[in-house]
Amino acid sequence: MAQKELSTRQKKILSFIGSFIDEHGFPPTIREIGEAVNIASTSVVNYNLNKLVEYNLLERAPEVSRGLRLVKDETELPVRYAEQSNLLAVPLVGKIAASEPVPLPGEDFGYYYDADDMIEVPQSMIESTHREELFALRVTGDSMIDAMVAEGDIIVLKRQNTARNGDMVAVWLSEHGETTLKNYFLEGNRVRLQPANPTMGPIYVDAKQVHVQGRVLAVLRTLHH
Amino acid sequence: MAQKELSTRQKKILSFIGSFIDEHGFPPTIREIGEAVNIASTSVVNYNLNKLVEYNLLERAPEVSRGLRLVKDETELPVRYAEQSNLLAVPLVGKIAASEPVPLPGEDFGYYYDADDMIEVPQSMIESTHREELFALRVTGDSMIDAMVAEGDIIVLKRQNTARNGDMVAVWLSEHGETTLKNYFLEGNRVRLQPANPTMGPIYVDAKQVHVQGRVLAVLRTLHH
DNA sequence: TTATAAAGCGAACCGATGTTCGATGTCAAG
DNA sequence: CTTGACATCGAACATCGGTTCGCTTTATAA
Repeated sequence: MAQKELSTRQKKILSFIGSFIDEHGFPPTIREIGEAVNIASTSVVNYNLNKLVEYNLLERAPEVSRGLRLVKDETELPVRYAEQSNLLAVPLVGKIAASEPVPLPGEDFGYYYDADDMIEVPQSMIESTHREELFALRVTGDSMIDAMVAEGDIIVLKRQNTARNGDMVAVWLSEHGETTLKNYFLEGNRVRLQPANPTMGPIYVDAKQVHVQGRVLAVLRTLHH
Repeated sequence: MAQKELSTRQKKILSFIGSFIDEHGFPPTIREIGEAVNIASTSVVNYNLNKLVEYNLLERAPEVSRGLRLVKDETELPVRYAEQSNLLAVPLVGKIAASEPVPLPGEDFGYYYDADDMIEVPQSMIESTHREELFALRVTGDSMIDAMVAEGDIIVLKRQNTARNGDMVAVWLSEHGETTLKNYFLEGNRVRLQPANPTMGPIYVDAKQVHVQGRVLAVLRTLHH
């Protein structure tokens, strides 16, 4: 059906229509095309436009001025498409520090936040999760070093109160009055909290005082001059 | 300037133009508008179109059929815009390990890569840099722990051979035959390489054997079940 | 009520624009 | 050379479609 033998003129016409629409917001007339592509007669433009319609590269509305429309090529721009696609806007609800409880998103969770308080995360980084359950925290202080998390890092969490073994979670240790980021392992009635840094040892805490605040999905660190 | 007193007709006109363009790919004529909005005279349509131009909601190309264009409203959708906007696709060109040199992007740098080898980064994370100079590496091994970088992390770099003091850079130490991530400080004719982890001390290396491969812009870590 | 401005109407004008058709040129097959 | 498909040209045609202008209607204030 769609032949590959486009003449130079037809290619020119096609690209001219595209850029004309970009520039003006509406398609060109037959005469405007002719002038741009150096075709003397309107009938020749008309002739070639009909060819392009045959090749399925163009649609025409008969008897209508500027009645042109480029057929969108589904097969084009596979990468570009990916580039433009999904960013998640995750609310940055506060800071996380060893000495304080984890701030959690308020009632208006999932609704509107100031743009300033949102951080953008590529959806590809977050395995499919409902965006409503996501929030982010900025790390303050160096106390999370054992979790391989530095001051200024942003961690993206999913709000949840339970954890599976091996999950990295933000927990509040009620007895210590302390927040920490660790890998979670339930062992009998106590919990082993294992730092991400393999050179450091775990701590063991009574399961009753481990309050999971959320599971860590990602850590983002940006460095500036 | 832009008044808020749009008449019912003007609102109808505006929305009709929008949906007409959506449907046809080109703007309607004055008469088509009149028919759709129930205006008897073309002059009235013309009159209202000019009003809309005054209010800065529309642009017209004089003497041109279908010479209409909706003014894009910058103030709308502040958040949505952010959600949809710019993702950078950065080529993931290889792995970084302490024991090997840094792989650098090949000749076709900036051109085409497989989607599989690209990672997506929100433009907002990368202070404005030319995308052509960016590349990414996956960290293997635990040897970068002193840089607060864990196995599996992805680091985004800007290709450059020099560094400013304080920059976190990927360097190749020719004498040691070793790659490392450190903060760079030139002190006389030697370089102090300071680990990101504040509990660890610096190393000092002859400036001549410090080969900067790139500056670290971001570190991304995703955790999975 | 009257004056004034804004909004609407209808018709005429004329350039803009898609369509049609006969004539010409080109090129490869027969 | 002849033939026929293909591309081009030029011109004529009939609408399409933006513009203009005089007039009427509606709304608001004096």
